[in-house]
Amino acid sequence: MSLFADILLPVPFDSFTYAVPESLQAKAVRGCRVVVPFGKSKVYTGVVIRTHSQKPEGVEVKQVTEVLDDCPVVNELQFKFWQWIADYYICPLGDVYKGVVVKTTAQMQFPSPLAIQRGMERERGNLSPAQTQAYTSILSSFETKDITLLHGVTSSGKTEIYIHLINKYIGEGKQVLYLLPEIALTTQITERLRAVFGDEMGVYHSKFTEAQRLKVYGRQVSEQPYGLILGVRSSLFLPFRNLGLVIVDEEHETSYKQQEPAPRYHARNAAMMLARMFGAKTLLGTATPSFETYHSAKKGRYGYVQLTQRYLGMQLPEIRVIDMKEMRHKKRVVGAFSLPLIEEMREALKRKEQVILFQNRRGFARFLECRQCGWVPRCPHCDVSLTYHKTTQLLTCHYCGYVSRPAVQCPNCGEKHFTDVGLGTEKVEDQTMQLFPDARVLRMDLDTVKTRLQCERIIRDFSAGKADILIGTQMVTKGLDFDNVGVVGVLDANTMLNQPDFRSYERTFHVVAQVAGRAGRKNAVGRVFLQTSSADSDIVRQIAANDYWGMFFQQMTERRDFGYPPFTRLIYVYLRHRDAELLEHLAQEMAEKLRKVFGQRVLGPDQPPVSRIQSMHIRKIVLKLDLTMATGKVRQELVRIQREVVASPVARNLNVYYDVDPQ
DNA sequence: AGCACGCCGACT
DNA sequence: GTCGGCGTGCTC
Repeated sequence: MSLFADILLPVPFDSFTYAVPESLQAKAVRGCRVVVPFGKSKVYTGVVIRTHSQKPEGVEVKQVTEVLDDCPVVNELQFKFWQWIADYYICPLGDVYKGVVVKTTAQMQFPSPLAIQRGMERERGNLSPAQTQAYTSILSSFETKDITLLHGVTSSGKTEIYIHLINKYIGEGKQVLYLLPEIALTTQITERLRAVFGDEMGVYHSKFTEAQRLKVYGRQVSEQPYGLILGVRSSLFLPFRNLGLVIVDEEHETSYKQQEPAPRYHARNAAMMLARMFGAKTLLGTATPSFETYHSAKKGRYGYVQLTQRYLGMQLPEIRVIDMKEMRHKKRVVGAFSLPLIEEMREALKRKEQVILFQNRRGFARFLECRQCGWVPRCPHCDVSLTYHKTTQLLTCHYCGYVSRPAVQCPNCGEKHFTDVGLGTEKVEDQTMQLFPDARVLRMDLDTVKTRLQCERIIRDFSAGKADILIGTQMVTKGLDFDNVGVVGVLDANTMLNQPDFRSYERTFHVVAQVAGRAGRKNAVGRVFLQTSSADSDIVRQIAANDYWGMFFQQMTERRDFGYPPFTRLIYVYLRHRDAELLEHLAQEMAEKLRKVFGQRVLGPDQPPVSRIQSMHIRKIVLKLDLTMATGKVRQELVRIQREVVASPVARNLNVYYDVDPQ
């Protein structure tokens, strides 16, 4: 009898049907990996979704080459979870599969039971009274709520509480997934957890080699899976047998949302769904909750546990606002630095304390500008100006990677001099070295930290006191524990506050709170300097006073008035095409069709801030949906309308994709 | 998304 | 005369 198998492949489609040769029919079972030919010359590893006897019509059916596994390596709950991601985030199942480990053709390595040491004596990493109380509150909250928010100030010792919880769940024979937003974080926490959980813990992130990831996957499907997985967002796709608890640390971090490529999923929200499928509990931990989470906690949908005391008597840093308008007026500014900040840095360095400077833009200058006619070098493929990097003496496009040498002469007027506009970490580094020629300076941004090892090295060197000043982007804010930082400088809060995005105030609050948390030493108060030209605005006052509640209340009023999350659900519809005019026409047509169904909940089409990337023009349609609308119905309508638009011959090269719950 | 095929410019 | 630029179309 002829047998066919629907195979999931790492390409943006749902599945492809292959014929299964007689010799493989017994092995080709749902959940097993297979090797198949694809296209003219490619060979892929796919996963059997189902087997059947219906021959697909109108296409030539190819044959499965090989079945790699004797028993399934993808379990039913994984299939269910992957499908949920594809449905909710509106993308083909193949896009979800792309993020999963098993696509390699390598044989899975199952660990020998002898190599696994079980039930090692775990130390008891003792809780303070405040921590004990939080721990018991979390447990009692879990009795009635599936999701609980642990709201604890920086250095309140959340990790110890996590360790106790993990211990409890593992002791009951359950698995735990501990999610972290960034690779940078893993080093310090990995060491800490490794000391407690040893071989029972598997570490997983996307920068690992295929072989390392396959090893973790192999043990997860073996008879003795890990009790604890510590990983970044893609670890959600690992197989679990009896997941009991998911911890999402730093739940407010926007990097939990995958931006590019599809699936554009939010790991925190997806984690809650995964936990629900297992009947497991979710603990969301943060010092500054996301509005979505805090809102749900206040409404009683999530449990809420607070930790207000800092660990080991560490005091919260004091944030001082520096009015840059006034400073400039009084000529008390040198480059990016106000005189008070320079003075404090000097004092701190004299006391042998360290300094962190935060500027959320890499490169030297945002762009170069002809001094005479104002001409600015722009990317030929994207709708952006090129960023100047002084180290490499190159102009680069941060969207497509285009690189060019700065022109000696302005092509417009022939002038030979250019002004560098805007402040990047390289310029900060330059000016710091001029102001403090004796200080040892480290810079940490995407340009100096390309690999995990470079990242670990900078953190290690700074921790060990091998440098006095650390300059960096977002990267320096991520939960790193340094114990000798006397001063933190936020050089320009306005770049962040002025982002054209409804979340920019919330996000700035998170980032400043996070970087401020790096300041502080045992028995001494760290000082944070916030340079801004909107010193008298409410948001700056709230940030400086660490007034989360005030910020939340005020911003939530605006979100409600203007119909933004968490009062609505957003879906961005992106359309891309090489031809700008045709794109505009198609985007209008799509918006019209959407309006027929969703009325004035449809906004646009508009040009996004960067309206052309890699020679592709982009239009964006915004859907602001009521929370009561069924997401499944909405998705069906969107897919139907997309099919209608794409069906027309003029639209054949149109690319449509969605960003559900955009960050 | 890849990857091959195909049709027009600067090289030996 | 060809090498190679990237626009276009297909993938069971």
